Amino acid sequence: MPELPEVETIVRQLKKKILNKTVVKFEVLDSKVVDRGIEKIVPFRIDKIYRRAKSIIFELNKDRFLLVHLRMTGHFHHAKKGKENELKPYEKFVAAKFYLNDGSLLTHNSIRKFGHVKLKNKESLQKELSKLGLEPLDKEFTLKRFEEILLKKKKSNVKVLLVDQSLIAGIGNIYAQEGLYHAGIDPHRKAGSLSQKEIEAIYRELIKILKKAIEHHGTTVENYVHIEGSGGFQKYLAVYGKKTCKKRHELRKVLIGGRGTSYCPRCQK
DNA sequence: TGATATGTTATCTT
DNA sequence: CAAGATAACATATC
Repeated sequence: MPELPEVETIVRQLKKKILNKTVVKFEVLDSKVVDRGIEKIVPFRIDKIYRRAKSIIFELNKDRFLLVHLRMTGHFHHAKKGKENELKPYEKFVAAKFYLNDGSLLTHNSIRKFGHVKLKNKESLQKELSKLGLEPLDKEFTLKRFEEILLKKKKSNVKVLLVDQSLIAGIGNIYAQEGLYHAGIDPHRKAGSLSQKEIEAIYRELIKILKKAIEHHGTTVENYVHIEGSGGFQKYLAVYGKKTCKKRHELRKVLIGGRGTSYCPRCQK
């Protein structure tokens, strides 16, 4: 599922393919997912593309923005002029089509229709983004800030805190589990029970794993594919979707925060 | 056939 | 009353 590294990968590829181009025609095929209003503002130019948490933001000319959230099963696909048949394998759940001025076509697909493409102005965009917590790869996300977040929620489960978008933005079920494994922390632990050393380990391992995942273009499990195909990080997963850890200990799978959570009872205390 | 997967939000519970 | 827990959303896959 697209979490921070996957969304970052998609943003980088979108930049290469459609930045500074103009959308000359826009088709909404599923108005549950995509704002119909976008059809009415064509043509519009895509001036900037960036990521905030798991959202993709297209900055258009004239104080307009597209806010895209893929949720679990959203994709983008792109085909150059005359190569539209390359999009055939993905045509089943197309929610929107972006026709660009160079003749290429960008499609947005949403299998489970959980995601959205919304038209926003600066004010309403700010309002939505202000709900989000710190970016874990930002300078502002210091060890001190991380400690403060944990201290404020002493009674909460550490894994639940890591995936809470209002505290730290961009981490989902996969990277929270992976980070805790590498830090050697049992996901059941309460934030208030963590020692200084353990907090440091989680902080360090989380950042490390997010950066490494970006280098490998994210993790492809189930539905995530980036524009140019699949990610490569699944090779490096330690616990997500696994039966044993790298020391061949049997993993345990439990529900924490309503989500499946795999961990190694021997390596994680 | 039905249980399971997921991110976010709405709604229920403690 | 607020924080915490769970259900809901839609669909494919096993």
